[in-house]
Amino acid sequence: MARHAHAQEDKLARRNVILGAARRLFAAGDGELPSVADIAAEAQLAKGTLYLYFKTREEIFCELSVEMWLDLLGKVDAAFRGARGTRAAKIEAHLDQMARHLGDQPEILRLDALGYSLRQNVEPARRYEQNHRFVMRLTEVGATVDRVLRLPQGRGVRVLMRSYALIRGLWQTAPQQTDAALQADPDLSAIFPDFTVELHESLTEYWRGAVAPARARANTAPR
Amino acid sequence: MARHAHAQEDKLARRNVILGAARRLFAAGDGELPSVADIAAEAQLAKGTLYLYFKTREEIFCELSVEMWLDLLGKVDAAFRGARGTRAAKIEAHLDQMARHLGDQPEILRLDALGYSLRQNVEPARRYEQNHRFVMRLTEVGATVDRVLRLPQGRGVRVLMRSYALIRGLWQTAPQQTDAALQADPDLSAIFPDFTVELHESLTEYWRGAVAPARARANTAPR
Amino acid sequence: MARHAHAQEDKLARRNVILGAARRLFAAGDGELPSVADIAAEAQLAKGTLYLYFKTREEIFCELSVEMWLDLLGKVDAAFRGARGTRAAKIEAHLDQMARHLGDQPEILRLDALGYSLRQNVEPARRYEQNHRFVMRLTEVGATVDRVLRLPQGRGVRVLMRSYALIRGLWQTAPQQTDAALQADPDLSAIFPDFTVELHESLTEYWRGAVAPARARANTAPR
Amino acid sequence: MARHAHAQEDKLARRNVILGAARRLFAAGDGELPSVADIAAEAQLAKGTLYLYFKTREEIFCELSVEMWLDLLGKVDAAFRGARGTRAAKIEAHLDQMARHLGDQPEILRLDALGYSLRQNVEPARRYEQNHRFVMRLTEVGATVDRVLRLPQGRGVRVLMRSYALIRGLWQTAPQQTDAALQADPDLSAIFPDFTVELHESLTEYWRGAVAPARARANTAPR
DNA sequence: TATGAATGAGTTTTCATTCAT
DNA sequence: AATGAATGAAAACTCATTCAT
Repeated sequence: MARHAHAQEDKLARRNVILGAARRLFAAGDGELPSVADIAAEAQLAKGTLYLYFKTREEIFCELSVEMWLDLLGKVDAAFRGARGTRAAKIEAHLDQMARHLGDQPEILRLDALGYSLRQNVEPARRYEQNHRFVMRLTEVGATVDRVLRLPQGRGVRVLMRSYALIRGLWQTAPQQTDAALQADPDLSAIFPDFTVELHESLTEYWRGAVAPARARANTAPR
Repeated sequence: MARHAHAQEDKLARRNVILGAARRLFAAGDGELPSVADIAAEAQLAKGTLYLYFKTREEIFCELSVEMWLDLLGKVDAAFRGARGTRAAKIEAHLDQMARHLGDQPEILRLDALGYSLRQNVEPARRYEQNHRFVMRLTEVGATVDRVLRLPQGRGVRVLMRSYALIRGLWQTAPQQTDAALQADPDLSAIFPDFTVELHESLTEYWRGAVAPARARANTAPR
Repeated sequence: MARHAHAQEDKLARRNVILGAARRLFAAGDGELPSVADIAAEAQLAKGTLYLYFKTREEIFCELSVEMWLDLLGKVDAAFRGARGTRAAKIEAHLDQMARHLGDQPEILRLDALGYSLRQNVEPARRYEQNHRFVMRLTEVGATVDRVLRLPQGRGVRVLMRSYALIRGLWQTAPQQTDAALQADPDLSAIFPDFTVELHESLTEYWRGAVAPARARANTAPR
Repeated sequence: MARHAHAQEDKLARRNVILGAARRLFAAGDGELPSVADIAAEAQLAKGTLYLYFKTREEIFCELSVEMWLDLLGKVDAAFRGARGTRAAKIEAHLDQMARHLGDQPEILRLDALGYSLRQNVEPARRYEQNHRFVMRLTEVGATVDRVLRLPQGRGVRVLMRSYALIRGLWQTAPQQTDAALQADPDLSAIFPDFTVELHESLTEYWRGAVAPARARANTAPR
């Protein structure tokens, strides 16, 4: 890349360099947002340069969060499109896909868990824009779900959103790796053995309740 | 209350004065943890005094959080014990009870949403103790659920925990009051109209999937 | 103006564009030096371009300050040249002229009041050059004063310089517009009612002491 | 002094420790305000402690400035009270006293010259209070002047204020020690040879114009 | 026990200036 | 000559916590 990014395309590339650096540091870190100084060093840019591309440190991470969720949505969309078999099988396939993705990139949820403090210090207009992008994509994927599972129009997007709420909540309920004491508590382990397992079971239960098995419908819509 | 709390009972009272002050300030505030100076002023105590009762500021709020969740659990327990009618009716009754409680005291979820940053700076032993208290009570209420709904033993506590994860996640997914722009977004409103409505629907779906209607069983258990 | 100022004349014009922009912004501002970015925008030039014409931001404003003082000196010179009547009447006429000029363009004194911080960050040679230009012109006007008021040679320039010192000091002593509280203080108002009034009275007193009325002299120097 | 200043008296002492440290550093420095860290070190206190006594760094120096001017006013008051001889002799005596004081403590004027930037970042109420203290004292000393010089009531305070304005302005007009180039300019030296000399001459001229020699009055006061 | 004075670590952000284009 | 992207120094202030009284 040129030393000075004058072209629009170079600017985008530089922006991504920053996001990549932020992501690597966060993934490697202890759950706090990396300092701007660290991000700049990792990106091999001056601190001031970061502020040409993002208004605040938090804006970087909000953007990162959105992009990671969009990635996940992409996987979900693909999973549904490629799914075969019964309705339950399709759901199952997508859950597998999603669980794998989250297992590979747990920073999505770790970042997500910063929640409130992450959104602080991002100007409302930007927050709106980011949220809107997510909602739009979610709506698209919801339409895919509707089509693939033959759900009433608009059902998929609601179910997806609630699924993500559940995922988010489960992650925060799970004893974190940094909590040796909690993880060792047998009373807790008894009811929350492992995040991935819990994720799968919870989502299965939720989808079961949200989307009745197709054959039930078949029964009521004979001929 | 005496100027110096020597008796065990006075100490407890003073501790509650602090928790009450912290709660009032948080409920009235903008989502940030109130400062120690503010809590001390509200409690009409000196800053140093707070540290005789709590090791860190966060410890105050973690304790507050646990107590608020325990309150909620108490309500849930009572709701199930007092519920009559079909299994679905009992679940419904408990959901109503819970939604009302959360509507009255939204600070439970607002505080909960601070999540990670809240748990920072509380010594592990204390965190463990607080979590354990919650898990123990959750297990008790889970047993009530098992009994009232005639579920297999140990089922109730899992369902409850997942319900709470869903609640937690939904709250964080909901556009916050402080986000005028988000609340005004029609694309978002279309899929997330209102927290209370969303809460009710989501939990209904989840419980439907997690706990098959009793009559289905009734069918298989003929008399 | 051409896009690229190659001709000496174009360069000078562009330099003046910059000074004009700086002046407008300062006059409209709150007393701080406008940022380079703002000046560039106001001048419709790129930031870097400013640095082709001035070494530092402060250099712009020092230059501006000198030019504004030179303007004032021009007015003073003209006032003396055009003055008629007694010595006192001539002095009075020049004071009126000056007070009017300062009333119209208070930014001279507002800028002047930045004083020390303004001179920081201007290289000594440049500072010298600017100051020298002022001193030379002051000497010229002093000569006019000598001639018009029939003062001993070299007297006028001293009196003028001291007058300017007094003006400068009075401005800084006056409660500024931004100081609502000070302006409302009756104890202060009693002794410093209004800058223009104060300016006029103070200078009158000073000139009276510095330049004895001509008739007194006339008396002692009979023909 | 005790480690913790609980008593009112100790607090005042600590406040003075801070002011003293600030003054020493400023007097020794190059004209910039010393950093808070430096002041704290000089005062052998922690940075935070300074903020228990002053709201901002600038507040420290504004306070210092006022106190130094009050000191000067005290000297002036004493000079007039102790002056003997003709009116002119009394004025002369006070000018000597003042010039000596300013020569000993040039930091009064160096600090004063920061002017605008000094007042920035001090809350209006505080600025008002400081200014008011100065005005009140000035009024007192003005009364002394009235009495000693037998001036019409209220004349002294005006003359004093204008004198200070002149002093202030002269200092800023004088080539500073840090300006080697300016000091070496023969054209400037010709008209501004030395601050102390200039100060004395200018003030003499001003007082001559502001306060007519007593014998003039004697003439009009019949025998 | 209660108090409140003292502590000091910790970090984003701005913006004048430089320099590659 | 003009541009505007890149640079990086610089420092006041807060506030949770401690500790002398």
